Amino acid sequence: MRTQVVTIHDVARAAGVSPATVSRVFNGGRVTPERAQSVQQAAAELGFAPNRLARSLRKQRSSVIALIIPDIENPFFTSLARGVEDAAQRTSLSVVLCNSDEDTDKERRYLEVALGEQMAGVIVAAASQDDTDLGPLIARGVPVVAVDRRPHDAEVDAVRADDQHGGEVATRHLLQAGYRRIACITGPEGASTSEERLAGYRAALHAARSEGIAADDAYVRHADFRVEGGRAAMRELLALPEPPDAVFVTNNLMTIGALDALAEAGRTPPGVGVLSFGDVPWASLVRPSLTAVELPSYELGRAAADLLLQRMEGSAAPLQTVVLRTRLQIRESTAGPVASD
Amino acid sequence: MRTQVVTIHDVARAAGVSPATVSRVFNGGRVTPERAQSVQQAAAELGFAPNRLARSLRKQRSSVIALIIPDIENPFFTSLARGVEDAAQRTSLSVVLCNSDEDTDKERRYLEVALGEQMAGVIVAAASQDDTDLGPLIARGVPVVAVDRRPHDAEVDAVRADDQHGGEVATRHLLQAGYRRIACITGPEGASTSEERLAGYRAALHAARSEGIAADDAYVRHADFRVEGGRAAMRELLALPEPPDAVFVTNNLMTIGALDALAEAGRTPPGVGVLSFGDVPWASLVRPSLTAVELPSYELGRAAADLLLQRMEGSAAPLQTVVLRTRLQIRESTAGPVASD
DNA sequence: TATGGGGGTGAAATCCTTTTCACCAGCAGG
DNA sequence: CCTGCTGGTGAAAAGGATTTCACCCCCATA
Repeated sequence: MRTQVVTIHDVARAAGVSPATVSRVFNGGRVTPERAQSVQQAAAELGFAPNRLARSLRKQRSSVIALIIPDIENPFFTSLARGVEDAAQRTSLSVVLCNSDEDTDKERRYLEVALGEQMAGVIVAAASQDDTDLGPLIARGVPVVAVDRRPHDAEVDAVRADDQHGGEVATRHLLQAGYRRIACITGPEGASTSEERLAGYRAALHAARSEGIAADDAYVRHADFRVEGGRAAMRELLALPEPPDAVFVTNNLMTIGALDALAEAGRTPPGVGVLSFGDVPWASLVRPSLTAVELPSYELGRAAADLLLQRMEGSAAPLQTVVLRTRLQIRESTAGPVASD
Repeated sequence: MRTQVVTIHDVARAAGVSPATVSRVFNGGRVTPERAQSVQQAAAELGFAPNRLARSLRKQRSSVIALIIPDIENPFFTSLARGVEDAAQRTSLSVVLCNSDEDTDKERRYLEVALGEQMAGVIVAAASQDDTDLGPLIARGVPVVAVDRRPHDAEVDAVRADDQHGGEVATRHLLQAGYRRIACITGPEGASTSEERLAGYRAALHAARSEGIAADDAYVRHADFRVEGGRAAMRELLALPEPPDAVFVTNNLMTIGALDALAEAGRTPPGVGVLSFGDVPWASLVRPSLTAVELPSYELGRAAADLLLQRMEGSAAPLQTVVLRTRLQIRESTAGPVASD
């Protein structure tokens, strides 16, 4: 059986010291300069690379953190991932990405890996509010930060956007633009973002009921946060006897699907108003340009990582939830029904 | 100091057997059924989760594989990642993603992590042809597969697309469509995909030199495979005394930048022909629709993972390179200069 | 000249699991 | 009745690092 090419013992022997001293050289213990020197040299000559497993096993903590996201093909999450990476960059930590694919089973497996590999920390955008069990990690004392999505019985720090408020502002904007039959395509039940953006929509419609706006859920559809789901939901809405004249779509990918379905039916914004929660990727290419609730994806990742790092450094501050502001960016797709109807 | 919540010893004690037996229960050794039963039960009651570090340390091999990609924000690579995951899915392996950000330093760090964590295998889309050093991994006997990009002194299995051929077909198509001053925006020098797609372009132009097509590199620009780089390169080309009438862009993101720059200059395809190597994400929203060399991103990941799994099972077949076919998908953006000039 | 203290060092314990090895019991065949 | 297997088991080693602990040396202070 093949074994570790060169271990700390080999270095120790080559440098004429004990393994303990070699370890101290690499971990900032007190060693006389000339000894340190010769250890460094021996290590370099032998091409010594420390066995991180052994190190982590002993230290009860590895030096990688896990970022678990539900959809790696969604630019929102990849941008968030960049934020996490950039924050971790300044430390010696490595970030590994795990794609749960909105699947609680896969997610559970990754959480087990994170636990079993003694990862130093975990940032998770939960696939589900209820089925995501962070208990074992927390029990083990592993720092955990929830990002974007909030697990239900959250005994963890969290970083998220003001989803409900954003949904409300978005819907209000559609009303002000003159749309009257406003639909909402939202994500799966059980995802907090899904629910809260929808709650914002409902609140705005409810507030406008005196103007004869219906606030029942006839125009609400739950889909899957993906392109296909958005397309299917939009088709359904267009097939109604009295189709909506605007749609608030609660994520970027579903907006793409919805736009497809609209094009297919020969309708285009702003004749039918379209408003996306979260910028559509490479929005510059989309004509007409899209009104969207801008989601600070990168900053969410960044903030989550900062919080995690604080905890890893031992901060015992009470649990906190950081809420980042969204901003409505008004463009052509919600110019109002009269403009082109 | 906090220690592992429950170890194999605790389970052993609870079940009245030795640790060795517990291990055998979980690893398919021979154990009498009733003993196995009581071990299972004890483990469940105590909430035993094996320490994967200790296991990997002893086995000299962990059960995760690393996928190192140069740009997590490029949908091509995320789709490739999905392919890898789906293939790994059927085994007990977990995939962790590492984003090297086209930065050989970051990449080196991740390669060190893969080595130090004794990962079971590595799939890498190299940030550079020359500076990516897979030597240590190979020396350690870790299976490695290069995907998409080919490291230069490749002592590894590889899976890639027929880049040169695709580039040639693409350029020929532009010529046939009637374009005469065809530019090429390609990626960084040192990336094999960059070079080979460019080589295809050159070959096609060279073959057409009898028709008075210039085959010097006056219209060639190297950029960074990102949106910004594509935009800048296109601006430069448009500022030439005699700007090109078509452009072959060697990746999807740079195409987006190029389209932006064109729009900014008031030009649109197919007046200026635009052909992308690799589908632009959510191409359905782009008007006019884009001619592209379709790159089987998902299948590349899938094939790479399959190859890696074979090696991990001990296949001693000679090194192989799998080349997947690309396909030119003709759409509106290369309809020809006369059509709208 | 003693005493105390601090810095540097190595032996050995530790982290948790897998795996080797020795052993035992039970059974089949000579 | 003895030999030879085979299947099941536990003790102990192995895997490679970190860290505790005891120790030694040297210098400063009483």
